Amino acid sequence: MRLLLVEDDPAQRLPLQIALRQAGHMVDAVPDAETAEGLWLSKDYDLLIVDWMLPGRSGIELCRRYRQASKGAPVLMLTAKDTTADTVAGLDAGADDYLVKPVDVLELLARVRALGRRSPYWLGDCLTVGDLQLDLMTLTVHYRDQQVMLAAQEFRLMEMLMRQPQRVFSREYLEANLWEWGSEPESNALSRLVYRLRQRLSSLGCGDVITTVHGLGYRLHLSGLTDASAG
Amino acid sequence: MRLLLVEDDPAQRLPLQIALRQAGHMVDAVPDAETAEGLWLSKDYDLLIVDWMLPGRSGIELCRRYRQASKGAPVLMLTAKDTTADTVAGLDAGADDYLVKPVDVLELLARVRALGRRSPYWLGDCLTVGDLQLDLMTLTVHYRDQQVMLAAQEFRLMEMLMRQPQRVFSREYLEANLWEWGSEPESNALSRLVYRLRQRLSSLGCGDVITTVHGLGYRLHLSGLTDASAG
DNA sequence: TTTGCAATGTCATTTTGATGTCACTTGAGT
DNA sequence: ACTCAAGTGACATCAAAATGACATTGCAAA
Repeated sequence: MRLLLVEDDPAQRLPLQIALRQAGHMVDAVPDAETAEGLWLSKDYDLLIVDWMLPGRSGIELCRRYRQASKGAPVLMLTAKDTTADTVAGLDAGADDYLVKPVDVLELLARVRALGRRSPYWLGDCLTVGDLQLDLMTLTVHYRDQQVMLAAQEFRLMEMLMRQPQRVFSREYLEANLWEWGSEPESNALSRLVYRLRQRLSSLGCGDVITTVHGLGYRLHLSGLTDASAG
Repeated sequence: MRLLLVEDDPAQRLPLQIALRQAGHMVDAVPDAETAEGLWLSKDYDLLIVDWMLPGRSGIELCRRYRQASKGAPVLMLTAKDTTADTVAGLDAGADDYLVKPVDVLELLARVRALGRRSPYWLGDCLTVGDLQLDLMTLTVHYRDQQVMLAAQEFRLMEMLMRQPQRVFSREYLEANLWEWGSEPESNALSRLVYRLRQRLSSLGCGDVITTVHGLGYRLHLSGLTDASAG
């Protein structure tokens, strides 16, 4: 999943980031609400993990602004004390869950899994589009009776394409959302990624599942769409 | 979207222009208010991005004159300092939003998206006229139960025609607004563009959606619309 | 720690495809 | 029929994308 972690104390932020990353998530970790807002305006997240106390804008305020921006991802608040008042305030602001600090990493991971399961795109551990099926547990794609294993990145790209099967994803969007903040590639890494994923898929016998839309991006190839070549 | 960027310092103007372009916008980038005014008199923009400090006429003055010209596109000001006085002055002059320099490109792109969504023509991600529907996410046109994908330029032309379905667009207007300032074609590229778009649309089975008005330009031909020019 | 291997990023080069240009044809208006 | 605007076919161009070769990273087994 793509997570946005907002926590001002590096001594708490970094271990969380590392733990979440090791659990297979992409984590953009930032120290304040302002930076967080800049990021969610240009990227999409599956879940926000937000410290209650932040310098500048508070976690509550951040949460409220996130909802005002019509963003739908669940928000998990990290609170210092487990008081009813805090909880109520957080839920009022649009938070979906909270966790008392100091954070138990295992519990955090469990909550992340739980909130992630709310995501409307995954049915159980599988995401199905036409004859294609993506399996979260085994990181494989199935096509009819065949299957291949994907590398982590390839899997993320495939998931992104399958979540909105008709959409044309611009290269800029993909680069922002398939790499963590600050580690975006500076070369044609995306081209290579698409290339490698296509190779994997072609071994399944399903030919051109990923279509290039020249100058605009990539999308899944679905039947029912007249081909864009008429010359 | 069609953007007009007014910034005198090339070292700031060019990177912004490139970033905005990569995000899929058409960007006319000019160094001063006078050039900007010359452009907005003959072209229409979806959004102006204006540096506060400009040689000659200031950004505020530019903004005021733009409003006096009864132009409706939102104006995004780039200010050097985040002072209340500046902000108030800018908003008084008709600016819709402001951004503190040095410009965070990601944030600029987000603001551009946000302001662009105000456009009254798009309902969600779709623009609908009669049986025709243009889909922003998938870059397709739908007609009844069929759809075709369009190339980038074809999509822009189609959007332009559908935003004002009754209007006759002169070739000059289309050439000015479908190409960036300084890169207008020198041949019959517009004819070719119309030709290709018509071919795509004809595969939908809806006949002559784009009508030539000889000597005057082009317009949409809608079934429910009385053809006023027919003799 | 070292070694090996798979995943991924970078550079250089080729290929592709949208779009522009030229040349000519068609057709509308007079 | 004449004239000029628009349509159309063939082709050129150039940026975007694909690809090959290779470097680097990171993890895992020895």
